[in-house]
Amino acid sequence: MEIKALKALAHPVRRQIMVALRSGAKTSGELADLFDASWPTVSRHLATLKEADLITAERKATSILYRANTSVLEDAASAVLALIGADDGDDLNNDMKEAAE
Amino acid sequence: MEIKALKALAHPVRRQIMVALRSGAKTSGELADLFDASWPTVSRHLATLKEADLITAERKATSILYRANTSVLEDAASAVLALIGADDGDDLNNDMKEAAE
DNA sequence: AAATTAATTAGCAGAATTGCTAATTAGCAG
DNA sequence: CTGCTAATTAGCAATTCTGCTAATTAATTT
Repeated sequence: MEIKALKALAHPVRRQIMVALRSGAKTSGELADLFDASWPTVSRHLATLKEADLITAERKATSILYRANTSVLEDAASAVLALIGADDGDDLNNDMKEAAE
Repeated sequence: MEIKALKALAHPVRRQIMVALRSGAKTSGELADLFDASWPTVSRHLATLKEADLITAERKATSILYRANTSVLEDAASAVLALIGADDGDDLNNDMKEAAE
């Protein structure tokens, strides 16, 4: 669930892509222009973000429009907050093997 | 900054360590017992978390007590929240949004 | 000082991540 | 169909991550 999201957000470029998408949907090319990395590299980061469901892709003619999926972003933030103990409304993965007290 | 924290939280075992520390400080050995991984492996995860400042270590005689650093955890959650713009859910006002307008 | 307990560091192999260039798919225009 | 633009996928090398066992440090105890 949010496992993939947090892992995806661990990379600075991918976070910056999310920042770039705050102002609205953008094409792969527009996003690639924002970074020093090559287009294929950005494309792969987009694939990782999409795999984590942090963004959605919509084909518009020859272009592909990407937009941020804010609900998954909120879930990820909740997951981090849940590590503190103050639950934001979502339950965290509590599948650690029981032992101790 | 929060770069290290998010990266550190990307690993499931490290998140579970943080969960385990919600209920209070624990020694390295107590934490190692909670997981299938070997003690050295858990110890290395602890080092990663400490490097990210997500936990603190305090020597108590022969043991070392680890506790969660909630403020850094909060910062990490804020960093994720800050990735959300006024795209869709516009009720949350994040703090690093540019104000001059 | 030697032994014991608690924990880390060292070293290594296997897996995953990153980022590049080159090749390929997808859609549209002529 | 051919060519053109947008974007992804395929490979490949370099780097980082993970997790193990063995060795080492640290503090206590006898």
